[in-house]
Amino acid sequence: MPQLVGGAHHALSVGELSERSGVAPSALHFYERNGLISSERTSGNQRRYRRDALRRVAFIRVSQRVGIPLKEIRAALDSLPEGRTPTKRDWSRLSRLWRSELDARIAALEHLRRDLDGCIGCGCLSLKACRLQNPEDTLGDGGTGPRRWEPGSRDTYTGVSESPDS
Amino acid sequence: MPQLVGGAHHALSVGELSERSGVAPSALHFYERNGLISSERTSGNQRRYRRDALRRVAFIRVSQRVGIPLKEIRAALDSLPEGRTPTKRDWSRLSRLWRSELDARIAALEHLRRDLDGCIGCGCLSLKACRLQNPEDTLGDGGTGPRRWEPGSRDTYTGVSESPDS
DNA sequence: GTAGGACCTCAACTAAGGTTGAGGTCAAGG
DNA sequence: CCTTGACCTCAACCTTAGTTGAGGTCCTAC
Repeated sequence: MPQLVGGAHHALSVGELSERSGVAPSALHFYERNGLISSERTSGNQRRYRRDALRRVAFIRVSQRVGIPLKEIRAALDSLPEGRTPTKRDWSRLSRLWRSELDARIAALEHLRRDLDGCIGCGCLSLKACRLQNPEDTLGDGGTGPRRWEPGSRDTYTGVSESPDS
Repeated sequence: MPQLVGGAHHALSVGELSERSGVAPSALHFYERNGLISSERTSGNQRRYRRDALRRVAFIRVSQRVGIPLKEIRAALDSLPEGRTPTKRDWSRLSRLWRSELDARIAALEHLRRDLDGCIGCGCLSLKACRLQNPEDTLGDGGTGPRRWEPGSRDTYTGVSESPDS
């Protein structure tokens, strides 16, 4: 293993960060290009990450599991105090940020489950009440691109379930 | 409104299907190209959808809300009996198909919420126990491409939380 | 002093789920 | 007849989240 001292406490190379975080080097480069993590460079132009990058990457992955897109994760990370290394308190705050997001997602899916159960009963697949009161309530899941309730868009859904057609 | 009779019971043009389903014509074309719906053509080469296409589209949108990718939705739709128009019973069966998928997603998010709560307490962001016992348990959410538990891949995650670094 | 692995950059590609636009057709109303 | 709106095809583009590969550098060990 060349250029790797394995000592206790110093900056991490991209390979080390990759191995310890379980995230591919290409993904780490990608995160860095997009401002989610940062590094200093050695004289030979190689990246060196401070050790708290590990926690940053962990936070990114956890956030992605919650379903947050990278742009929002970046915004959250940008709210960390600059200059000093973030404390556990800081990370706590950020984690708390996603709590409500997570709750909303769970609630949306449970809502959908209730509706689906109704549909399983009658086979109508109308979901009418739900759609009318709650258009596009999945909060950014399901597809890509700038969705998230474009105002003035088509979203009326008056079809299905009037005049049964099977 | 040219070429549209507005009568009670006949095939739907793409515009009608779009309006009644709340799905853009371009998306309907896309679904058709990908075998999720089908149509006959008029003498003038215009699409005419049978009325049960409405239910198909509704099923597609609901499935997407559950988080099922179009390929799997297509597979499910392909399991519908060919030749006859699907009955409510058929749709019931398909809806039931996603029940367990939905349950799994909800369970995964609730699991994550428990872990996150622990992290909020200590700020460690390790999620160690969770990761070790349950690697990649989001079931196809979070990112794109053929993920879903590639065997033999990097997924050990031994980093973070040994030697606390803040 | 040279082999090798780890690293660098940059461009191109992947995948899902569509959207947008150009250029052309169809059909009804004035 | 000719305009107008809905429709057609096909190719190109978009976003997110990365991966892959080519071509070149760094550095450590033999």
